[in-house]
Amino acid sequence: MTLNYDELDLARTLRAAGLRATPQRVAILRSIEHDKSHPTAQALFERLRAEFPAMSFATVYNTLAALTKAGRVQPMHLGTVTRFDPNVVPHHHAICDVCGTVRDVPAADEPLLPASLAEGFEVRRVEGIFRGRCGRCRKTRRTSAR
Amino acid sequence: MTLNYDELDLARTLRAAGLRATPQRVAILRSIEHDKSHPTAQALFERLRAEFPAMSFATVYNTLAALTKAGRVQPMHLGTVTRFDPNVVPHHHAICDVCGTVRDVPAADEPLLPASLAEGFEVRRVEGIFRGRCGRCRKTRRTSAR
DNA sequence: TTATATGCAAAACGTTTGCAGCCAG
DNA sequence: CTGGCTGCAAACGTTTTGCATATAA
Repeated sequence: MTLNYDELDLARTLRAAGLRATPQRVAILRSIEHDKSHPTAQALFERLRAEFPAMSFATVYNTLAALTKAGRVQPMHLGTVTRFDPNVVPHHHAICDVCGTVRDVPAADEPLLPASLAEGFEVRRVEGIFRGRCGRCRKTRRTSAR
Repeated sequence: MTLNYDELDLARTLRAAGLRATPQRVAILRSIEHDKSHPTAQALFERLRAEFPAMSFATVYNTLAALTKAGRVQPMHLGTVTRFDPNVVPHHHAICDVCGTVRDVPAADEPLLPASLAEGFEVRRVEGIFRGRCGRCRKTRRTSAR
């Protein structure tokens, strides 16, 4: 296995997470690292087919599970599918009802907590989901879909 | 089909929603109507087996889809499964990492919107998801699970 | 050298669909 | 009477699993 500079970096990241730097894992991490589209395992698999025609679903799923456990990626269950978010800093999501795109929304400083929560519940993570129409889809006629 | 007073009420509700008041639907609506546990289709199905040994999954799913379209129930995708919430008033959810219970959190007057959203996104629905530990589980040793 | 990861295939899981017959309206 | 609904079973899409083989460290 031959790695270029970037790949050596990715390999280092993987090993730092206690994972073996296999070519498949390096490719998966490289593919999702800066991807703001919240891809599904399927999407990643298809994207990597060209490079690794023999790669199996299982490897993609295993790797994403490993990266999740290592805290390098955050799974989000949206509808029936699991999407993966390389942004592990707490934040919210804006989801377009029309085109389905998911965009990150930085968490403000305010904790986004309604006073009504209370009652002994210890909050560890807060996620806001904002559903509506993105700017692009607002310019079209369509009102909702998918 | 013979209906008692409560069931006549449920039947009326169903017809008002443009749905036929079949015994199965009356039972499903009655079962979920005041259920704060956010049951899955599975859970409802099992709960109704006793009363309708012949009832099929399809009927439960069809009915829940119909009730959703009629605005009597709100589906929520949590983890990989779909739960159904009879509370259709906008509100948030507190989910216990340990026992998995989902409790409704009334939406405060404040819109729960971070300033950072903007950028042309038209927000139609906001849902806050608060993950942590419920009061009951905080009293036990366990820290997380499921 | 060896524990870990891989590819493959099959199974599991929740959900959806097609269809013949049934029954609420 | 008739269209919407039912039960059944099979199909679906996504994810998980078991196992023999390969490979990173």
